[in-house]
Amino acid sequence: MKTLKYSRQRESIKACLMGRKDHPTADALYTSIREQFPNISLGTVYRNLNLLVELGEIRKLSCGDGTDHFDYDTSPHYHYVCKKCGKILDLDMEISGSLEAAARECQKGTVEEHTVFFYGTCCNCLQEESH
Amino acid sequence: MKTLKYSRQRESIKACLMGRKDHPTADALYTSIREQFPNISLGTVYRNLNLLVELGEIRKLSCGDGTDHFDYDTSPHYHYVCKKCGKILDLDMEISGSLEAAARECQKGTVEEHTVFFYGTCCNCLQEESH
DNA sequence: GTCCCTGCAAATCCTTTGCACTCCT
DNA sequence: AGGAGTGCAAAGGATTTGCAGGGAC
Repeated sequence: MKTLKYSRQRESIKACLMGRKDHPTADALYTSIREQFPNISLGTVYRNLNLLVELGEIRKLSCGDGTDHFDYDTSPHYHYVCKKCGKILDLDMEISGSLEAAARECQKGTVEEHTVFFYGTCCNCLQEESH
Repeated sequence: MKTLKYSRQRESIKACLMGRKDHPTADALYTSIREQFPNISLGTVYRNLNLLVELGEIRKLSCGDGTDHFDYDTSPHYHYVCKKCGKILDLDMEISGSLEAAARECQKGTVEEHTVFFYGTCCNCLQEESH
């Protein structure tokens, strides 16, 4: 177990991620943080995000668009992904009991976590389409 | 709508994917297919896989390991991902009714599909660990 | 003959890494 | 001082793409 030292950059990354309702990619976060730390490097952003994921302070989301997104909310919840604009939204629906039950009974091995993504066209994009 | 022409390579890719119980990556498929078509190129494999996904004949799985996997089975089902060995297994559990219901009531936009991944350590890896 | 499909290689995109230097503790 | 953290740039891995030639119709 290695000792963790304070770093302004890491705090800024956490704060920045917490302040956002979307689920930014490392690069989006990098762009935001550059306003405060013009010299921060993308490598540092990646390193810290991965560190925070390991520590369990944030979650990494792989929704299938080829880039990883990050979520400050580590509580169990599902996600909605818009296929048009790529936005990821939190779903505030109940965690499915039957899915949890299935996880417990899974014959394939242990189940430590599970992810649920819904895919479709979000309300914003639907409106724009109707023009 | 562009016309589709027959291609031996595409048929071989489909056949190869159908014949496998695992959920191979493009590269794994490429390696397999090379036994039949020593000259096939990785680009062709990618192009055809993407084409088949667009046609709805196969599914692309992004489980978060950084590489895409492909599944010949397009019927709704969930997946189990082993964090140790990376294997993806089909779960033959029932589709959760409550999850389906939630999808229908989703306020964020349309829901065309959804994916569920369970993550843990598979039975094989658990056994090996106990040695 | 036309146009899709292929092999090849280069290009692109995202992410990780090596290194010298800086900043916590 | 010691070692974790940083910026930079190069490396790495996965996927896409441009192009000239080949094959289906």
